Amino acid sequence: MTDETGLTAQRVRNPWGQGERLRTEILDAAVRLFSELDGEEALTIRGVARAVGIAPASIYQHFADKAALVRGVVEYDFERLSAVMREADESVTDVVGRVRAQMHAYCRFALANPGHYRLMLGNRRVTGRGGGRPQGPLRSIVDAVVAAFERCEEAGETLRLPADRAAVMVFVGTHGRVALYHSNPLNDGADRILQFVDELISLVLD
Amino acid sequence: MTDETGLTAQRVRNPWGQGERLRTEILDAAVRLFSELDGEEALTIRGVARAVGIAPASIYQHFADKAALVRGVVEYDFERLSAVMREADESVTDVVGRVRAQMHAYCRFALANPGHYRLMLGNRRVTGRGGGRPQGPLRSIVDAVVAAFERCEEAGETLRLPADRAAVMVFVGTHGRVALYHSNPLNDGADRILQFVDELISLVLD
DNA sequence: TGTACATCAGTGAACGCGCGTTCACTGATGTAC
DNA sequence: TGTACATCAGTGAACGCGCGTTCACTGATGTAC
Repeated sequence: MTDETGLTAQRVRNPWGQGERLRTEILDAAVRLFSELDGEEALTIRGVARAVGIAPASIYQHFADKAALVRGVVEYDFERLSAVMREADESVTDVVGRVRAQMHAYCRFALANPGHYRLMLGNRRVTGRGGGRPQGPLRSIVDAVVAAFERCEEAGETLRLPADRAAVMVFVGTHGRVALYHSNPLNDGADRILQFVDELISLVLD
Repeated sequence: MTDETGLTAQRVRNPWGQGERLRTEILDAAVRLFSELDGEEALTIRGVARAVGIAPASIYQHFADKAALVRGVVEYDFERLSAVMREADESVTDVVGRVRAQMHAYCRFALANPGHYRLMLGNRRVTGRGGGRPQGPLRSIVDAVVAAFERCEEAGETLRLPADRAAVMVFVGTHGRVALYHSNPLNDGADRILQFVDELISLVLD
């Protein structure tokens, strides 16, 4: 960035055969934009093009239309979220602690990426392909929580609900808490939210 | 509607001194529009004007700008929601049944008015005036649930959490459930949601 | 009873804006002969 | 080694659209004298 003269920096075009790189640059920019101005439809083709430093038309070589771009961002996000939850899960051995770790990771992600979180769980319909089959990427996240609760049962913990219902309960409650925080972050903080989640988890145990 | 010729019906202008009536007409149309096409920013000045049958400019005699219109809709909605919850509460005598009745009314409203629900609890910040004081209209709704739980305690029911925490837990969980339904109404129905709420309520009791 | 004027409800036409998308193009790099 | 051509990454300019908002206006109904 030595030629940063206050004017827009010139982008160097990718070498021959490396055109696919731009796809990643576009996705990264879209992700970054979403983190900054978290508004739902703040994501625009033109805005992303501006952020990358390319012409709006260039985006259409990599994404069929705006919807495809958004789908790309959502996919990317669900992978990130799954990853942090998996890592959190694996970093603890205590069987109840792992449930907590998973959900704490979930909250941290949601709080750090409000725009993305809204995009992932907000208005969009995440319908899975085919008739009434399971569902989208949400499903696999909930499944991870179910698995964590099943491990609790196997370890001798008694649940006040079947493991799958307990997982849904905790997941849904956490989502509610986070969503309310996003829409109304008054007298609220990350710690209060984690506290809520712990309270919720201990409600299904015992 | 005898002159419905397939063309736009002519609106009769309000009589002298009755200009305020249009304000209500505008609000009603905005509310109706929100119920039909529930998308977040589906509400447009021009769309409302079209629905009422007036010129877009006419709206500015009653609402300073688009934000004021939206604020008007939100206020109206919170009054409707409070009303149905109050009615539900008063229609039952059993002290736990009243909690359930309130929350069921809440769910019914949310399911019947997805667009409105999202507007009320969605992206908007519902910040109250003044520093860190209570908060907006959400507060008084939660307070009603708190009161219902306090009546439970007074009647001898034992709660697993203090009444206010129990109310928050139930409210937040219900919100989460409804929000997820709105974003992903797969293999889901009103009855499943009410079932979830009952499960949640019985989790804080006992 | 008539008339000049004020007040009211509501409008038509225009403004500037940013959007998603299309299309024919440019210029650099590779390949065939 | 030269040259004609294909392939690639990316662009500039334009399209039509619907939006929020403004401003000077119209025409009906009331009021003062």
